[in-house]
Amino acid sequence: MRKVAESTVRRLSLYLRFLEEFEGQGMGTVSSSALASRGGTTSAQVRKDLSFFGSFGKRGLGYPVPELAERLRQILGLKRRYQVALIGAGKIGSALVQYRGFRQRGFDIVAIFDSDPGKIGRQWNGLTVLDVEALERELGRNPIDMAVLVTPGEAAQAVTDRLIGQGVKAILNFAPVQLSVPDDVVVKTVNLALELETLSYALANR
Amino acid sequence: MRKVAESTVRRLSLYLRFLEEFEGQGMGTVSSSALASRGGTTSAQVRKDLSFFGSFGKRGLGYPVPELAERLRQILGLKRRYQVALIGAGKIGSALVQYRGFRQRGFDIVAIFDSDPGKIGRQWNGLTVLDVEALERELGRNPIDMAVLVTPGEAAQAVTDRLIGQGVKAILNFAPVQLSVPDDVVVKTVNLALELETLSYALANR
DNA sequence: GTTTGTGAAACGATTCACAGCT
DNA sequence: AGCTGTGAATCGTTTCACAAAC
Repeated sequence: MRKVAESTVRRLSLYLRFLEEFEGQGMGTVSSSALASRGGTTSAQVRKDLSFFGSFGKRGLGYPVPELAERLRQILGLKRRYQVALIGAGKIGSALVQYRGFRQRGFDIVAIFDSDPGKIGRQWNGLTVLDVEALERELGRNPIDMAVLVTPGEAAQAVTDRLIGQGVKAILNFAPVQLSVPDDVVVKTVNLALELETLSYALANR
Repeated sequence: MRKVAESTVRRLSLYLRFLEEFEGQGMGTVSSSALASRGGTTSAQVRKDLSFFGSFGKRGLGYPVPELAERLRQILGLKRRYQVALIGAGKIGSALVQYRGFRQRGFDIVAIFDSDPGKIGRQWNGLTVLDVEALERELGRNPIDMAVLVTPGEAAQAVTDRLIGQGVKAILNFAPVQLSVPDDVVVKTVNLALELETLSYALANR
């Protein structure tokens, strides 16, 4: 089962979203082509994606909606909740703390850190902004599963090293830098300016 | 030159970032391997990426830093500024308006729309939040180049259709839905919950 | 001697197409 | 008859390796 492409994992997340919708509508089974047309892909792709993890469907019938949803939640590691620390109490950070999608999907922001004395001690969505100096102490006491990094680029690698020192194995990085981490740590970088540039490229090259 | 992979375009953006850094340090030339190590890729990849657009380097020497940066800005369509409308004055929207990275890279948010009467009329970073009802009137008067969509999922497709009706050809979509658009419109969807799920998948499957 | 530019080879992901189950 | 599961074929991207330029 090892070595599934990231693109496959992303599609599984989408399928799960659609399955939950279908579940709400009381649908009992769904075919790969129904799932595909909802998700902008092909039925063969859907079947191939699922086949990496087993065979969940019935030939002639399709896939049982609730069972497949449950199986996908399990595969995606969504059968539990995750404790998430937010590092950086700036604009994007503030949007993320309040963003419903995270909590809905099982990701709870349980700590917020910043280095700005003007922010430390403030209440944010029921949480006190902590001094990033106290990162080790706090995480030592209340370990977390993931970190969301929203610091300026200059600070990102140093904070990352400290997070890794505290055993953090997954980082969602919004700082516009490429973090270097050991093999057993997974980083997903989201670079908003870069997304816009793929759009400007497309506009300029038509 | 047509048909360059999106992954290539994304790397070009990164190279540009590094080149501007090198430029600031007064470096005159840079080798593909220097660029590669800075960007987490290989020198062959760098050379291949650049070769889609011409040959900019000198064998035995490397690439001239300012010229290559300039050429990349041109390729990526960054020699001009873009007028961007923000649709949705919620949490993420508010973070984006204030986000420096956009303006720095040539993307100016020039209009903000929302449908919530509580938000319409408010001042946001020097801009008045406009009623999304007036989208056509406003964009007819002051056309835009791109839209950033930060509406709830349910509203996203309808707004998209109206944007396209006003000639918008590029959309950065933060709504957690898959938008359907004509071929000549380019959409980039950023789904934050989905990014977290690729992390939980990685944590669950080790 | 160094480093580019690029065909050719290797690798990886998607699509095809069909046998096999319900 | 309908739809899955999956090898085989196709397509696209990355890596290799080396001749050509400096």
